[in-house]
Amino acid sequence: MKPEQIATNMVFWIGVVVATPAHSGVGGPLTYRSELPLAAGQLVRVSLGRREVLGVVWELLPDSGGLAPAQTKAVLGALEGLAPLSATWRKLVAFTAGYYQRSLGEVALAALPPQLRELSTSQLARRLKRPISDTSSAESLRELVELSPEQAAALAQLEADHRPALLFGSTGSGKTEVYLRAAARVLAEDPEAQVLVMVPEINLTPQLQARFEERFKHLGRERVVALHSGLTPAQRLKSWLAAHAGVARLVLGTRMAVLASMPNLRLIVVDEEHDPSYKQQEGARYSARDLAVYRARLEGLATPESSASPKNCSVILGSATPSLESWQATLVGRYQRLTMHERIGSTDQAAGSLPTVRLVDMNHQPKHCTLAPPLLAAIAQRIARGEQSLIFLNRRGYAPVLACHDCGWKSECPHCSAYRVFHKIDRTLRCHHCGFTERVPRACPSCGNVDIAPVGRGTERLEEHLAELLQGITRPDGSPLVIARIDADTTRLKGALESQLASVHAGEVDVLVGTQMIAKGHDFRHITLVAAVNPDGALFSSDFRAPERLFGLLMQATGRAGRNAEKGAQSEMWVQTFHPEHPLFGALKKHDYPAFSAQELADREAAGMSPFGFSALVRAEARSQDLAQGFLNAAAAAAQAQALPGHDMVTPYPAVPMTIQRVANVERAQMLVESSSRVALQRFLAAWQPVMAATRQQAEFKPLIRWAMDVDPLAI
DNA sequence: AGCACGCCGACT
DNA sequence: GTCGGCGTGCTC
Repeated sequence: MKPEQIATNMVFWIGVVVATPAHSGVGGPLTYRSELPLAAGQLVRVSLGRREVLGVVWELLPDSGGLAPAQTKAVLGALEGLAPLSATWRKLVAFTAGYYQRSLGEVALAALPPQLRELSTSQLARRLKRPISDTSSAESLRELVELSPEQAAALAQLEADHRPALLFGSTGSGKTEVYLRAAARVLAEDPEAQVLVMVPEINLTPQLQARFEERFKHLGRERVVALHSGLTPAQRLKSWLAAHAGVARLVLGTRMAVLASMPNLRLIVVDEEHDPSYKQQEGARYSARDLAVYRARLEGLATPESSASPKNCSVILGSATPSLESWQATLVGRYQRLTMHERIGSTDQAAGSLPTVRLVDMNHQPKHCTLAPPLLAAIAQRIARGEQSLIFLNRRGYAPVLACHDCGWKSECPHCSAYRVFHKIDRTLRCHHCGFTERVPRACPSCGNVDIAPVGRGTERLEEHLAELLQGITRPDGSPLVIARIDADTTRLKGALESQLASVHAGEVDVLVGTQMIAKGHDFRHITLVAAVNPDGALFSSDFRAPERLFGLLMQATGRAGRNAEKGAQSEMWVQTFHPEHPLFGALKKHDYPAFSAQELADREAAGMSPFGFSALVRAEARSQDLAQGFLNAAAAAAQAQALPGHDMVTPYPAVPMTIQRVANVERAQMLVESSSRVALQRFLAAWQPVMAATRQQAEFKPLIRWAMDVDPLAI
């Protein structure tokens, strides 16, 4: 037989993953026929039920696996011209799906740009044809800013030690320059090498992108690309293709970028690694930071595809207030720690020092005052000096609740177990959970009393209140003061945040009121006073990570103040609290993260919580709370009865209502599952998944709306 | 998740 | 008498 005859007679069996969720019963690859040989990692169009979908060739099979010919379908076509996704990428996807209890296809397809699913082969060919002109030039030898001794030491250490690195440096200590130099070194050593830099929020990418583009412009145009959800579908596809083809040398992105195809990845940077937005909060709930560490290790291992000796891939996690997980890893030597204390850009010590932290004991202030008189005086003083102040309040709207003093009516949301927030600006009551919005009633809907009043304060009311309190205060030139507010409500329109920040930078604003969204990344040169108005909630929260987040937020906020070298010494961070003796504030006063973390870690260890213990949450939603809880409890009972693998080392707790029990008329319950062993928990969850699916099939649980697992949840 | 098929109310 | 509501069930 001639070779082509063999080929036409051959049938190849391949396993293809498609975007079906874990609970659909189709968790793994589906078997398809192909007349042509296909390689693992290739993208293919296949027919699934009555539609045509994109799939990834996952494995080549020796036979149909017992399926009758009528039960199988032929692959409709491969996306030509696109290199197969690497074995390393497939391993990363498989790990993610397994660890976070999702289907392979769900994770694999979600990692691809959405436009790829719609593109026909010819359209794709057109996109791929566009050649990238090589516009690279020799790196200019202009001398870069000189590194501080700490920066130089950190870089030397990174070269000598290949363990994951935690770059521990306060705001202004020059972490970004270390990222830039580390990236430059990797890119210069290997002309193919690629670097992935992750940031927590899209807001932060433009500034950082500009900096990276400027530094790496000698590599040529389009070598630095962004990858995040703010891009148009076409831009996202373009960036992804550039990364996949190895054309993009540096990818800057948000958490989704950790699953981007990068065939020559040699360095991953995770900036602000403690940031909660690295944890995906829907679908596959993965931690992009944890996956970054896993991926770096994976990239350094040999794969069957590349016979060449594997190349190392480093990972740098950067933060001024690291997650306790990463900090603990440095204590036990799993990660190396690179410390940078100094603030850059200061010549004398006083100017470079961190702001003074002032705690205001609210027990000794006038009752019900929002801003303590000494704080108010300090703000007024700044205005008179022509300096800016920044006031934090983590609650948007005018007042968190509207109440009737006569009958006790409160502005509850009819669909959720939460109060609707009073927004004075458009006189509405808005539910921040389901979005239900109504005009504010003239009188109490319950008793008709017209005396209904706001209770508590949000940013809107604080802004109004400040305007009253600071009335008559003028700037040095005699002009009236300007108060501005930045929160999710004032930045809803595209570009609004940028323009508002610009007016702050231009010095047009004297007092800036805002939620935590202004604490992140923005470098305000002229702010010399930062105040946290009401941070106490986090001290006694049921959420065990709340103190860590508060400390991080306050440290970050202190970093906002006094970055101007001349004003550094006079900068102040004010914290209003009813608990000035709390150790968290003691550590904050000394800007002492290690002290804070030592104490917090001791608490966590005693309680067997992360990073000393491991947990997962199973959440269920139903029309009734009883059904949601009943389902979880029944599934746990079934697991116990069947003695699932790992059950003897795993503790499931009884199902409880979620903190916000009802959202949009759906009752929500959750069950915590704990173990001192990550492996035992993993084995248990994997075995439990089908048991949960079977429990769901029981008649009494048919009305259940949905259920899902969250492995390594951020909050319990 | 899609997208079927499948049985009960208000319309040309 | 049909169009269409979304309840359950399958996808190689």
